[in-house]
Amino acid sequence: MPRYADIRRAIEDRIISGELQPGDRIPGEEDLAAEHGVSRMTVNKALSALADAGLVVRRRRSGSFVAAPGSQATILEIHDIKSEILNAGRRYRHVVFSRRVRVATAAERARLSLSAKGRVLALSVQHFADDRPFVLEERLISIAAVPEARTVDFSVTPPGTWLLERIPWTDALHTIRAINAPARVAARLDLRVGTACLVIDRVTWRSGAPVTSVRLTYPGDRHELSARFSAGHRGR
Amino acid sequence: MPRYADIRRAIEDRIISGELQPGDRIPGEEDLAAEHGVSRMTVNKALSALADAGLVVRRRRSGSFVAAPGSQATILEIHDIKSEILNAGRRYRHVVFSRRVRVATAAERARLSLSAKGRVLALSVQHFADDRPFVLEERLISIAAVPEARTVDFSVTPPGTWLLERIPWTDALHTIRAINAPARVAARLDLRVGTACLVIDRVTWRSGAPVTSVRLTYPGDRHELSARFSAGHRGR
DNA sequence: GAGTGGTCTAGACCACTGA
DNA sequence: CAGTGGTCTAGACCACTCA
Repeated sequence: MPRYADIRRAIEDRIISGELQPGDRIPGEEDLAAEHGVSRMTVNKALSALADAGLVVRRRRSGSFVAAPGSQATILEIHDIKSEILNAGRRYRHVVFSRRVRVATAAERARLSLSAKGRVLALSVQHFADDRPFVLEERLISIAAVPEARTVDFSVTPPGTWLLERIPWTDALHTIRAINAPARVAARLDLRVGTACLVIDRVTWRSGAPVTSVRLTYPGDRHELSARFSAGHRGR
Repeated sequence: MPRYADIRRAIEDRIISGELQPGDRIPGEEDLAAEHGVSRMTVNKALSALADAGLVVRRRRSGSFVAAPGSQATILEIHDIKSEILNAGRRYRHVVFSRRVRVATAAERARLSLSAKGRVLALSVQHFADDRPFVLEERLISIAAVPEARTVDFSVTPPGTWLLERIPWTDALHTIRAINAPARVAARLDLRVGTACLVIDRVTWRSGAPVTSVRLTYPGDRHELSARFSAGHRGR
C-alpha cells in the first residue's frame, strides 16, 4: 500500500472516529510530512484526494479543515429535505406524528445488522412545503450507533437534518421504486388511493456500522429526482 | 489554469473528437512530457485523473489506452439494459415496434437543443427478460450528432447498447419519477391500468452537443433501482 | 506581510508484465 | 528483460488570503 494511502486513511480514521470534528483544523502539509516521515508532495496527494472526496476543505493561508457533513451530502447526493424546500423558496414545516424507542423487529435487525436485542428509535415524520404535504419519512435510528438521539427533540430539527449535521457517514445504499399509494399513505399525502408514489429506501453506515435507515415516500406526480453526471467529474 | 489541466483537456479532446478511438494507445508519460514541455510528474497527474474518471486505462509495461466506453458507463451509472438482464442470468430479447426519422417537435427540440429543422430518429423498443416485459424504451437520437444511426439495424443490437458502445458521452441528466400506467403502457407491460411505474428520463451530451434522450418505463412493482455510495470513493 | 496550499521540477528506484 | 507506469523526494516559486 502506497504511503499516501496510509496517510489518507490515518486522517480519515480520525474524522470518522470523531476525534476530528467538522470545522477542526487538520495539521499543515509540512507538519504531516514530518509526522509521517515523507515529503510534502506525498502528503499533498493524500489531502488532495480527501478534498476531492469532500471529506476536507482546503483553504490557502488558513489550512485544511474537516468538511461540514452537509457539504459532503451534496456531493454524494443525500439531500436534506428541509434545505431542499427552503432552497426552492418555499415555506418549510414538519410534524413528528410518532416516536418510539423499541426493540427492532427481525426485518429491521436484518436491515441494520443489529443483534437480537438491538433497540431503535422509530420516527414517523411528515414534511410540508408551503403547507402542502411534501414527503413522508419513516426513520429508524440505531440506538447503539447514536445513543444521544433518544433525548433530541425532533419536532424542532427534523431527524434527517439533525443526522446530516452530526453524523459523518461513509456508505449509503439507495433503492428506488414506484408504488400505488395505499390508503394510509394517500390520506397523509392528500392523494387518491392508488396514486403512483416514488419510494426511496436508504440505509446509511458509518465505518461499517449501520446508523439509520429511512423510507421516503413522495407523491409521484409532484416530485422528481434529478441527477447530473459529468464524465471525468463523477457526480459533481 | 494549471499545466496538468491543459494536458488532460488536450487528451480528452482527442478522445471526444474521435481522433483517439477506444483501445488506441496514448503516448507514454515521457513522450507527453517532452511534447508539452513539462516534467513527467505533471503528465502523470493528468493521466491519473483521466484514469480515475474512467476515460483511460493504464497498464504497466504496455502503456495507457483509451477506455472502452462500456467501462465508462459502469462507473458513471448508465447501465446497459441488455447487459443488466444477461448479468442477472436471464434470457434477453427486444422488439423494435416503431422507427421513424422525422423533424423534432417543439418539446423535443427544447430537450435536445435542436434548431427548427433538426431531425431525429425516434425509436420505440421493448425489452424482455425471460420473455416477460421488462422495460419500455422511447428514444430519440439526434441525426446531427449521430448521422450513422439512420442506417443501423436496431433489431439486432438495441439502441442503448449500440450507443454506449460507440458514442463517448460527457454529460448526462437523469430525472426519475413515478406515474400511474396509462392504458397503452399497461398493455405493453402486461399490467393493469393505473399500476405504479418508475419512469427514468435521461438526456445525454457529448461535449456540449445533445446526442440522445430516452424515457425508460419500468413496472414499479417488478423493478428497483439501487445505488451504493461510499464517501471518498464517490459512486464507485 | 507571512503562512498556507497549488503547482512544478529533475531525478530516482521499484514493481510489474508483456514481448 | 526491458519498457512502462507507480511512487517518492527535496527543493522551488507562486498565488492567495487572512490576520
